[in-house]
Amino acid sequence: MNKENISKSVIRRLPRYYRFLSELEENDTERISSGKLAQIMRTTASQVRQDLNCFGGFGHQGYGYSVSKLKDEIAKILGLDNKFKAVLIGSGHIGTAIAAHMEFKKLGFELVGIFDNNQEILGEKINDLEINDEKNLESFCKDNNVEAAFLCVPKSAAADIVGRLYNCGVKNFWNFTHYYIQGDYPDATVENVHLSDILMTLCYSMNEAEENK
Amino acid sequence: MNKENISKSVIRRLPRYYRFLSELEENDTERISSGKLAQIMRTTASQVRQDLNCFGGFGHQGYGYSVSKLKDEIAKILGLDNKFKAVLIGSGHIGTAIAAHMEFKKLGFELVGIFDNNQEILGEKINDLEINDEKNLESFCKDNNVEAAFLCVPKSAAADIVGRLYNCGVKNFWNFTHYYIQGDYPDATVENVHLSDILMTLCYSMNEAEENK
DNA sequence: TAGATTGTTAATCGATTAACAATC
DNA sequence: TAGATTGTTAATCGATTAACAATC
Repeated sequence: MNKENISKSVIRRLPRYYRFLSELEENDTERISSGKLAQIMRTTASQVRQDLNCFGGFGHQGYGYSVSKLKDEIAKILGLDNKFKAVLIGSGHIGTAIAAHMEFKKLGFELVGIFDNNQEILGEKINDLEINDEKNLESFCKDNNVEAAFLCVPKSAAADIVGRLYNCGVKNFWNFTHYYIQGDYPDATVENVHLSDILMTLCYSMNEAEENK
Repeated sequence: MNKENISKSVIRRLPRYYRFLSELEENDTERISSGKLAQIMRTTASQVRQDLNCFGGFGHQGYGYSVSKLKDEIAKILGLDNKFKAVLIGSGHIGTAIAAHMEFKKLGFELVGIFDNNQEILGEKINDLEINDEKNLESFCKDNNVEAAFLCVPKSAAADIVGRLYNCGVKNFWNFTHYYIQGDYPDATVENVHLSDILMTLCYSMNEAEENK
C-alpha cells in the first residue's frame, strides 16, 4: 500500500474506478477482468492493469479482480475512511449547495463548521449546522482541530481568509474561488474547482464542433 | 485561427491564461514576456510560448506580448463571444447555485430556461428566469433553438433527461451528475464536473501528506 | 491440462522543457 | 547596433499502449 511515486494521472482516475466498481457491486457482479472494466470505462485493459498495479497485485491470473475487494482497496488508497474535519467558508449559493449536497462522510471528511460574514444569515442552519460568524474562525479551527477548508467566498475575500486559516494550521483547501492559493502558499494542498474555466472549455469544444461541420 | 489539432491540454490552460491576462489588464500592464507570464502562472516560459504559438504569432520578438491583444485573442479562440442558448435541468442546490452564480454571458452562453419536475417550485424565479415544468422540455428546446444543457438532476433521472435532450438535437452537456453520457452517446460534447471525485483526490493528497510526515 | 487473464517489461506516443537562430 | 525576447526545432520526460511470459 505504501508505494510511492504514484502519478497524479493515476490518482485522478481512482475515483472513477471506485464509482464503476460500486455500480458493479450493486449489480452483484463478483469478479471482473481488466478487459471488461476497460470496456465499461472506455479505456484500455493495459491502463487498468497498469493503474491497479501501482498499489500491488489485487488481481488473480486467469480469474480477474474481485469487485468488492478491489473497491475496498481503492477506498483505502484514497483514504475514504478518514474523517478529516473541515470548515466551509462562505454560504452563498455555491457554499450552501456544497454544504447541503455533498456526502462528506463517504468522501473522507466531516463538515464541522460553516462560516459567513453576512450578519443576517448567522444562526441559520444547513443540514443541522448553524452558520457561524466569520470572526470566530480562528478560535473555532484551533478548538476543533480543523484540517481542511472549503473556500466558497468571493475572490476579493479569499486571500484574507486563506491567510487566516493558514496561520492556524489549516493548509488543505478545496477552492471554488479564482484566488491562486498555490501562488502564495506553495506548500498548501489544494484542489481547485474553477467552474467558469470548465464552462469555457465546453464553449471551445462547441465552437470547434460547429466549425468542423 | 483555424489551426487544427490543438491538444486538449493546451485548451484546458487557455482559461487560466485568460484569467491572469484579465488581471494584468486591470492593473494597466500593457505588455508581458513569456518569462514573466510563466512566473506569475507558475509554469515555464517555454510552455507559454509553445501554447500561444499553436494559434499563431501573437508576440513580438524583443518586446513580448500585448496583454489586451493576447487576452482578446484567447477570448476569440475559446469562442467567448458566442451566445450558445442553454437550459439548466434540476434546480436543486447545485442547479440553483449554477443558475444564480455563473456569469454565462461572459462565458459564451445564454441561459434561456430552467426546468424541474418538482411541482412545488414551478414558477419560482432564479435571476428573472421562471422554473419551468420538465414536461415542457422538448417543446421548449425545439422552439428556442437550445444547443446546450446543464445537467443538475439526480443521477437516477439523468439517463432519461439526456435521452430526451439528445432526441431534440441538444448534444452539448455540462454534466454535474455521475451519469456517464459519453458511454451512451459517444458523439456528444461533454464537460463533466464530478465534485465528489475532486474531493476524494483532496482526501488522497491529505492522507499522503500525513504519511510522509 | 488448456484457457484465461494477470503482472510487468518494452515500444510508442504525446506533452513539456531546453536551446538557439531569427528578428524586433 | 546591442539587448531582449520571440518562434520553432530538438531533447527529454512521462504517460499510455502493446506484448508476452508467468501462473492461477
